Amino acid sequence: MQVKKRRVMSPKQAAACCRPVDDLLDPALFKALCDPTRTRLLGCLVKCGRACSVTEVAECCSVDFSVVSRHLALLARAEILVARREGRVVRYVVRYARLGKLLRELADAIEEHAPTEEPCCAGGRRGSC
Amino acid sequence: MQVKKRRVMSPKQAAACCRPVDDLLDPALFKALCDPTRTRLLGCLVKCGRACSVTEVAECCSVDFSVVSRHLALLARAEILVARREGRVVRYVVRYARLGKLLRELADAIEEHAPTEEPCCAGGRRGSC
DNA sequence: TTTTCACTTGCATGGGTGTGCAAACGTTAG
DNA sequence: CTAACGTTTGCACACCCATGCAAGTGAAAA
Repeated sequence: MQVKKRRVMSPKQAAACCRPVDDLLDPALFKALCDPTRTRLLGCLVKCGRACSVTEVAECCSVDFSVVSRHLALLARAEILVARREGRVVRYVVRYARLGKLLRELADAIEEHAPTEEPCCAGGRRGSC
Repeated sequence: MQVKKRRVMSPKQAAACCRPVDDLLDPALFKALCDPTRTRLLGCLVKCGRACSVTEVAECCSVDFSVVSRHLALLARAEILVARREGRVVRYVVRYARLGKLLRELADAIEEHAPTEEPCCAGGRRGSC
């Protein structure tokens, strides 16, 4: 059985390689998800499974309309939601595929670097471990 | 072929059900990941694949030692890293399995709610859509 | 056109937090 | 013991941002 090669390196060396992890570990995405009000609104939208107006979503939370509007706009800017105008109503929908893909790819990328041996320093040279 | 039943509901109704999504959509986790410096440090640790001292990790970034120390402690508190003392050196390791599991479960939970038909309102009653 | 409705934006406020410096802490070496 | 090392913590500063209110925008109804 072919075992994947894995270089043992310092954090500084690691910083300069393996782009995929860095690209997926995007602080901008997490910044959009780090606020409790925002995750609550997003949770409602996710579970709702359809396009919802700002007014509808605002019923989930005890904050001001304007706050909900701002949060939804921010989530849309982060490409987590999409906004669609229908007359004077704006409906937001979750980008299920995109969000799922991003999170899954990140999970994969992280686990890909997990050490195979339990003791993380097995077989390493003194200098690098 | 058996198709999974999916309720069509308002965001407010959605807020009161489907716990798994809410539990996984935890703002505390994302709060730990929303800072650029922190994601950079985490990225280095992830790619490094072994336990690293604070000093080592600090070489990845142009910020002060104390800042790195604080960031790593915060990531450990968020259960993204684990700290281990070795003499006067403190080494941090990524909790690969936990992090991967969390992200993958979240991805699953989100995609589970994605509407199956492309138009999200197909077949819905007027009041709920 | 005027009014109403759904939403967005400007403004001010308060709280949280990332940062650097310096001091303190705990551990090991001399 | 003292000294050196690696790390943490206290403090001060600056900046960002979530919030609420009020005013503004744009579209549909009257």
